[in-house]
Amino acid sequence: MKMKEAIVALAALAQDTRLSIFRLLVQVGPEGIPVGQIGEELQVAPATLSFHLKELYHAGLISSRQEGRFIYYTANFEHMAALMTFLTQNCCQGVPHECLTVAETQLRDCCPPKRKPKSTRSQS
Amino acid sequence: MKMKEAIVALAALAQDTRLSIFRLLVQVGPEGIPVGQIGEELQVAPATLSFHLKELYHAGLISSRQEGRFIYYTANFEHMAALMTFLTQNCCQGVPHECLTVAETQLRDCCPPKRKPKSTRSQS
DNA sequence: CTGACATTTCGATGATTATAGAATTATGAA
DNA sequence: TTCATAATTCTATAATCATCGAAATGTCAG
Repeated sequence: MKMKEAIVALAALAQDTRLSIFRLLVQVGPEGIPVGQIGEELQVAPATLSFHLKELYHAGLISSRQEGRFIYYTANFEHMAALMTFLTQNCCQGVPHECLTVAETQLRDCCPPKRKPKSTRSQS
Repeated sequence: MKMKEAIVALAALAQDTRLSIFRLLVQVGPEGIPVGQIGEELQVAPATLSFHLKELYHAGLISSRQEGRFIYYTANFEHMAALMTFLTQNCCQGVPHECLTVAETQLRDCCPPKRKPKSTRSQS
């Protein structure tokens, strides 16, 4: 990821409405939700919502797909991951003990790895 | 970390000059560097630089300490880590297979954990 | 095609932000 | 205290951004 790209992504997230949209989409997952539903959930006017969706889309943070009359928006997990990598990758040149290992540790709280070591379903 | 806090931090980073400053400080490490040196390195006028440092400081992303006539600025690694955690923590509710494990994986490239398992210096 | 609904674009307004010259504050040296 | 240097605050200007009503576009049903 290049500097410009990172700034566009960060700027897209650095806004109340857009961060809410993004987090909502992250929570919803890969299936996504239609625009109207986002607007209802977050109480945002259609025009305003469209403006912000375009911004997030342009930043590569979300994707869209048409389904009937509805347009479903989805969080772009890989781009988000790339952004976080960019923000950490040049860290601790020569001073490995400080660094962002802290971050790495904390990030483990995201998506706790299946707390069911006993019930192993071998099916899909 | 709260929503407002995250937005302030993201907005602080979503700017050419400030992202450059932050990355420079990240590279420099915990020791930090004085303002003048930052301005020289990045070719930014003193007033402009001060403006951006205040912004980053207010966002909790950097710290400062006085040393003689110089003020040293340092990246705030823990706050950065908290921000990244915030951006990922509500991810994949009910859909663990997509998620941001991708991010976690990539983040391992940051600060490779001491590739010298032989030469162990037990001194400071 | 016509009508109904989902979403986007247009346009105008108010608010916030980046920039840097000039003045000010703060620190150390003589 | 006086001078020189480091950094910040003040002030004004130009640029960008968020918001939303109204109009336009796109999609499906009949």
